[in-house]
Amino acid sequence: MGRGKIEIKRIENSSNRQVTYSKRRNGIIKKAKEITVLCDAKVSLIIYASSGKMVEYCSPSATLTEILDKYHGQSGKRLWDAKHENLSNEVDRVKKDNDSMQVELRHLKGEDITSLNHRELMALEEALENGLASIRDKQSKFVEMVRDNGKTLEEENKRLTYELHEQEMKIEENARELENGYHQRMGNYDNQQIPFSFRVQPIQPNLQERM
Amino acid sequence: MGRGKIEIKRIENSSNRQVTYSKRRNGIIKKAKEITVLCDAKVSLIIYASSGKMVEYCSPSATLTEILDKYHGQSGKRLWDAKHENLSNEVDRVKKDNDSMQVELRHLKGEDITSLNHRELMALEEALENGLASIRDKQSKFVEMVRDNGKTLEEENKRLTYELHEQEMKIEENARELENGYHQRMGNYDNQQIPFSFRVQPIQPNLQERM
DNA sequence: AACTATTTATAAGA
DNA sequence: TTCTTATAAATAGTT
Repeated sequence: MGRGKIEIKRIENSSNRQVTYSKRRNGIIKKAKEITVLCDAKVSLIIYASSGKMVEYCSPSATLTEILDKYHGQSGKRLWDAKHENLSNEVDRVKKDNDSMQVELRHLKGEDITSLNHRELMALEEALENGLASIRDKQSKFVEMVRDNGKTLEEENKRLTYELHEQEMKIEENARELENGYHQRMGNYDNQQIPFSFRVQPIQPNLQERM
Repeated sequence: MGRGKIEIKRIENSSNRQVTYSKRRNGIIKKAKEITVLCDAKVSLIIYASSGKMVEYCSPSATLTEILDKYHGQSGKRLWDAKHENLSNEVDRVKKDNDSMQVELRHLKGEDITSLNHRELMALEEALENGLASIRDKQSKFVEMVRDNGKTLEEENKRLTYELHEQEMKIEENARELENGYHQRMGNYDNQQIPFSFRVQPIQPNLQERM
């Protein structure tokens, strides 16, 4: 529902994904509240963004603990007692995932590839080429950006140099006037004692910042 | 959203309430599934009808227990005993590893690189280049191997052809002898009835095998 | 359970 | 993030 129909599969563009996430998260929470009120239902809803940030909704008529107690009783799944088992299964599962990702990472880095056959190597090579292409694309955009930034800095520099020059002229003029006016009373007043704060410092935008 | 607008307050007619409940319950579960897929989110959703009947949805990527562990960690609300804490910490730790590997994998595949700075991109690029170099090295070794194998097979083939020829000569000779010896007793004995097992089959090493 | 007229959610664009 | 708006999707009331 929106300007176009979308397929239900992972949104690859990460900022779109983030925007869609927050819209839909709000939508679901709204619906949960509505069904609670309209139909006397009890709802427990916990949502995690992939970033790990969590939001929770729980019907005002019930605490989460209460809902989970009911869950425990009705589902027959022993959420608390068998928790150790569940958790260690979970650990195993996640570790397995971990291992396979580690293998994949190694392969992509060209390590441990002795056991791969030709077809697998071809697939790997293609994946690497795609990755490289996409990184290089990004890199060239970055370089362009830095170049543009350089131009801006150059212009700023010219402007500042000019201003600096102007200021120095004024200072010299002031100094001359002072010398003329106070020479007899004050003795020799040196140019270098003119307050330093008259000088202009060019501002350097922070180039290290992420783009 | 329907034939008429409704106020969000308890539906007094109980059969309407029941119908609306089941429609909306399905709607919410559908939405939960969608956000899971579209946005990489994790969702735990438990809904009770006022009748007490429960339905549950939990992202395939996560068990309810796991989500509750996280909930436990982030909300600070104590849902269960401290003795489980170690395990749930471990799950969190391993999942963290998992997530960072997933990120690394995506980066290597050129996905989600918008947030990377120049230095990080350079490092990525280098890693990809190294990987590619090492894969290509392996590939060329493979090609060499196949070529060598081809040569070996060629030689083997020559040898076998020669042997085959020798065998055929012997068989013919035998046949001639038999014909001469038994012609009168046995009638016409045809060459094609010579036992087939005398033929030699060249052996083909399995080329598909991993190397 | 289907059907639809409407309302609601939301994708894309600013 | 927030607003807008065209369009997709959900659903209230009806059959």
